[in-house]
Amino acid sequence: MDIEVARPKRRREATVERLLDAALETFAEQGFAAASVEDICNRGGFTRGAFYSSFKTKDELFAALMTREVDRDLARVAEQLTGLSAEPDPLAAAVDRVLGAFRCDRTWTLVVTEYTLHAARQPEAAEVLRRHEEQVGSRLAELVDRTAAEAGLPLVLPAAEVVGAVTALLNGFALLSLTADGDLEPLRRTALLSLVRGAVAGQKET
Amino acid sequence: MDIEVARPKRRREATVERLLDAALETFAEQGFAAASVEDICNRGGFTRGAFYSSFKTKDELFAALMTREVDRDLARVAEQLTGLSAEPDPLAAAVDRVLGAFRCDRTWTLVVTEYTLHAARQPEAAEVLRRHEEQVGSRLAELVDRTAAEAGLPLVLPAAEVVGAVTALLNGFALLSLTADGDLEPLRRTALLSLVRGAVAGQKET
DNA sequence: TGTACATCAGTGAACGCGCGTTCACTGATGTAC
DNA sequence: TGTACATCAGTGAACGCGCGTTCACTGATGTAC
Repeated sequence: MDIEVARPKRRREATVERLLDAALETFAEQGFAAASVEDICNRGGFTRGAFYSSFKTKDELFAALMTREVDRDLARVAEQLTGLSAEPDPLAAAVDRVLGAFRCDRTWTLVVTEYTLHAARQPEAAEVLRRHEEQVGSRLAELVDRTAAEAGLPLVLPAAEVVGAVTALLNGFALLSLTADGDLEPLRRTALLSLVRGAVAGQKET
Repeated sequence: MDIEVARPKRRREATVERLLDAALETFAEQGFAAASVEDICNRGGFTRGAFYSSFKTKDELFAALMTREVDRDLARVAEQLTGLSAEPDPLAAAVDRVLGAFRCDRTWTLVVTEYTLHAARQPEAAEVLRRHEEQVGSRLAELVDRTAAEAGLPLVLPAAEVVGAVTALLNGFALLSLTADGDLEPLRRTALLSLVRGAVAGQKET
């Protein structure tokens, strides 16, 4: 009774995975609106019919793709941020850890940005983004609190606000890197350090 | 000899302006790829033929739109940043000035972000963005230098790097605001202040 | 093990709409005399 | 001022392609006995 359901289910799941993989690449290359269902299916090795037996619309596929990616990303971030060994410069170490955990490869930046635009116009699509920001944010907030405690530096801002600023900064760099010609990596690190230093060491705002 | 050319030229120019106005709104509402030439023309009060007597393709229209907007923006920024009165807190004053000069209304954020994605895939389209960043950036760099001098605070980073970081931060907030539900304005100011304080007051990076 | 039957994931042809693009035209605006 | 003519910005019908979506089907995978 388990078997006759489980096998076909497995197969469908594998098909969905391949379609999502193909969609990620295709959306990155061409953009969501410009990518045709056929392009996606070809890349995944299917015909269009396969698509419509798993998804009702292209929008639904996009939502499913983001849900999958965002969940994976959260798992990865959580893993990268757990454990905090004693460091000579805990602040810089925390910054590097955040930089390492923040997903900002080109493919992802293109797709998540496009989805953000999509979500700006379709409010129900924004939910998955907000949930992701919240969850990643709370992991980062923990790190901020622990680091501040370890470094013996008092935060002049709530950790959640530091995290919001850090997220904005890193998203901004990701966007910039799409069209910049030089290497932004050194500046990115410097900027993040400056921001964090300003947040732990600054005076109360005027 | 001037007149028989000038009059029709004027009219064409006015048509182009109306089409660009219409395109800005239409792209913001629907996105570039999803916006049809007919949508744009309807909004501008034209038929589709009018479009094709001024532009060869939708891509060309997008480039023309960005060129116009970016030039306007530069003029506005330049105006807002000139003159620096002596302030009790020059740092905070400079931050507020930058916040006031930085265009980040919803329409603009949607369109410029979409164009960034477009430019990420079509390198020749990125030129107008880079030129804009350069020009606005050099205005901001002047402000940073003047402010640091007036405040008597030594910069630990080159002004150009501070500007790069500031730009990334503000772009990040603009993007975030597309899908955020709360008001990001207070955090935006706090974050920018922190970043700038970290850049003038921090130690050399480790 | 072997045969008949059931399921259903994925196929691929077909449909039709909407869009980008073209182009012969029209009528408003101006010139020439 | 009035008439004949020229220009050309913008019109709107027409074309045809590509795409999203549908659906009758097939054949691989499994069950029943």
